[in-house]
Amino acid sequence: MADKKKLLLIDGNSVSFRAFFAMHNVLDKFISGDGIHTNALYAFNNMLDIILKDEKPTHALVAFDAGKTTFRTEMFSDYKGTRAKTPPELMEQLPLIQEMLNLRGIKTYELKNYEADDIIGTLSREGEKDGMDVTIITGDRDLTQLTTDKVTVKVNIKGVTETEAYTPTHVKEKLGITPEQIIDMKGLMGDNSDHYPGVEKVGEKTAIKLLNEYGTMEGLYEHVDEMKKSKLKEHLINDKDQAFLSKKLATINCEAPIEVKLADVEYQGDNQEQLIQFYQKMSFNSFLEKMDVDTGETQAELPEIKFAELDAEAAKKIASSNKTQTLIVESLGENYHISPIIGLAVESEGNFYATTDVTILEDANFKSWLADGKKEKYVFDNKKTIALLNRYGCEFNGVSFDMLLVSYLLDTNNNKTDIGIVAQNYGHNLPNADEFYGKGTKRAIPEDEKVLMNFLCQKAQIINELHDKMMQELKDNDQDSLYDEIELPLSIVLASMEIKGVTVEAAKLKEMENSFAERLNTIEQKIYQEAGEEFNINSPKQLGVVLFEDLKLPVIKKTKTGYSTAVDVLEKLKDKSPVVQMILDYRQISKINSTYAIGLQKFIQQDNKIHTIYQQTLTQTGRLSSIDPNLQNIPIRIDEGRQIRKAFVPKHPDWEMFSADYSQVELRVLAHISGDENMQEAFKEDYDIHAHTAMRIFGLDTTDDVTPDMRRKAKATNFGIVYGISDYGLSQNIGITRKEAAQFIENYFEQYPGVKQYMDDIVKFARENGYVETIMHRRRYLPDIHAKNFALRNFAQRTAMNTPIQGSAADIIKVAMINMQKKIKDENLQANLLLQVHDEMIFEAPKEEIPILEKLVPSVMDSAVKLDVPLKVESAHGKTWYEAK
DNA sequence: CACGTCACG
DNA sequence: ACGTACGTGACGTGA
Repeated sequence: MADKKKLLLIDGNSVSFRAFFAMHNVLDKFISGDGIHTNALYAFNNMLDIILKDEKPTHALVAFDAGKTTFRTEMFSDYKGTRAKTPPELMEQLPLIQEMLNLRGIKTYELKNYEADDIIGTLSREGEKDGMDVTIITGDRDLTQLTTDKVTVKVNIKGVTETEAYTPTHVKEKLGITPEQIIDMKGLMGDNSDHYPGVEKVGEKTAIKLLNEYGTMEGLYEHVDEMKKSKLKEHLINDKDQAFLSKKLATINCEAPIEVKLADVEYQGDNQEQLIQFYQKMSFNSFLEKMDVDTGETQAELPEIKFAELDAEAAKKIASSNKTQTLIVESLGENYHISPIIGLAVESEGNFYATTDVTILEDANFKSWLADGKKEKYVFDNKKTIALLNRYGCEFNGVSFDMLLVSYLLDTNNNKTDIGIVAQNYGHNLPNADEFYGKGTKRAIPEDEKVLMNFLCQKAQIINELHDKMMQELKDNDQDSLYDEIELPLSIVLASMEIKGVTVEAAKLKEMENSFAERLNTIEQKIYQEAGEEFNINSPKQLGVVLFEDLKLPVIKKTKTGYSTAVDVLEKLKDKSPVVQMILDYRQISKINSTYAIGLQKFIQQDNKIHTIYQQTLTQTGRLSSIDPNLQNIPIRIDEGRQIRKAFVPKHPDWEMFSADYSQVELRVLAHISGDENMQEAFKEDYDIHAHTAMRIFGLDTTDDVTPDMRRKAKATNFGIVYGISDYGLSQNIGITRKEAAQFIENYFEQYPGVKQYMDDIVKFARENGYVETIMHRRRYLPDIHAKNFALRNFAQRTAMNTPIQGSAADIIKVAMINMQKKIKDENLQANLLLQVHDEMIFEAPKEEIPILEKLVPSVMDSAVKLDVPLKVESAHGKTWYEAK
């Protein structure tokens, strides 16, 4: 089969479009020497590398649209009438994309009066006839109509590097119709983005149903008169002409008068020399480097840097320099609180020093340089560096540039804790940890320590190279104070919280584990008895069979893989069988036992403490996250789970736990940024906000008339508003009809017109700017705000509404944490800030300090940021975290 | 390694 | 007609 011919056809326009929006957030970072944007070019080429490797085509062609008018616009003048104009930043890249494709040995082609689809359709049929396997790459699902046993259509999903492969079987599975029926479906349902109508009120679902019954549109219309009288029938008859026209428009012409022959499109491979010149012109460093190392292992091919041993002599030089120096402290394990340092590197005044001998950390000169806050340093991941050095008895201060933090602030998606990956995102070709050390069982430190040392020096060099550019971008985005005053100082606070750790009594957890195990046993036996068989209750699959097949309970919801057995489903089945409540109980206890009672014990270290890791550069909103273990989701809502908090204690028996939380920060933030007068008034007057909302949306005169149920619904509505509300979501949440929910929302917006205005404005802002931001200028890019796909676009809109709220609340508590840490130091308190749970800080402190904290902490928290409404803080204390409520 | 489920704000 | 609340992490199951 070695001579099997393979034809690759790419829809140039739709893939370029996809490529452009996939990298829209870095639009301004990708500019060639002569000022032309290159983001789509870059993404297209990335995709091409992957495709060529996967497909190994013998023949290839990329088809483009020739212009606005085609045989379709002749048939229907408004074809693609509402399609947004191609952005000029993409327009200027299209000729470059064609040029690059030609340099990569791939022919491009366009034909007057025809679309790229028609060229692809025609060639794919010719290829098939010639016995070739054909693969089509496109961003447009319409092309799936071309699928046959020989022709696979791969549609880009999530940007351009991933595709979904459509074979006739996959089309059948996904849509329930054959590829040939797709044009009938399109005819019936029309196409919004190409702007041609189908039959009114007929969408994908209805169209597929009709086709399953009648086969084709022609078959359907032969029998339309026999249909029962219905709205659907009326619409079908009224829109018959439109439907047939739309079918024609949707049909790809597989007999276009193309002039290229299969023999003309043989894949030539790269034109090395000219391609290198082209990449240089575009400043595509990573592609250039890839070409050089194409033949061998990346590891061996890593360029060599000149470096000396980081020894006492080097340390002396480093310590005496007053220049900014770059430090790499390398560890390899999963968890930097446990894994050892395997090497260090320093760049100093243009010289590189590296070592794998950690005894350098005992050198007095080196130690004092590390600790000296006046000696300026660059690093990648300050928090991790502080924590690692701390375990070797070294203090670490003086960082001005943390490349990880900056890359995250510039784009929350560029948040990988691996310098290699971040460097790659900036177009530099540094291997990431998987590439350098190997993956899974193959992971190992290189035998030749020089190889490792060289790698660490490379890291230091990349940090230096990217510093100016990244800091300038931060300034351009008006994010320098977010970095200088919040994230960088916070990394030091978080390091100290992680290092201190929280004391957890293993014995207490063990005791709970035993009692839970006993109860689980009892419930388990009862369930088996009731069900009449033994099975694995923890397996949703087995449980589904027992509940819905053996016990024949009604199916409420299905998941992709089978019956849903989630809580909301089981709640509805409670009165149908006693086994349901038992399963709910079993689930609850089993969760608490495995995740917390048993799970947490594994993380208690020699010092009786748990040292979590706060991820500072992960979330898309600016919140922290906590891993290994997650200490931000310790149970509280149900008392059985809440008991777990009794194991969290202060480090000395006569100390106490102290906690303080913001009350309704997110709603207060919303009142502030929306400027809504009614909501602001409620907070200024310190009303019960949910009761106040209830009074307003139910049209009452006073909050005295608000019933608990009204308050509950108003509270849910307030939450919904913060999340970017939909009537369906709200109706599900509080168990009312969708109509009622819609009415609620309407009332809400009438009562809080400023909130309505904010929701509209922020979505508009996102559409115009491609991102939204918080009060401290934290950014989140939302490329999907332009998505064609309804669900994606709606999701982006809700995110646009929610992110400034959730993100500004995150900004506020971060400021409070930094200020609090400083106060503790200034006032010489022994209290330790240990945990943060999004709107709450948890401390341990000597009993005598509790009265001080009760005043100090709320005042620091409510004055962290000045808003148009007051911030409110509540605090509590007790012998364990359980009692500090 | 993906999925379903469920713990938190 | 579409398919839904926003943000997280960890566990057990089963391909």
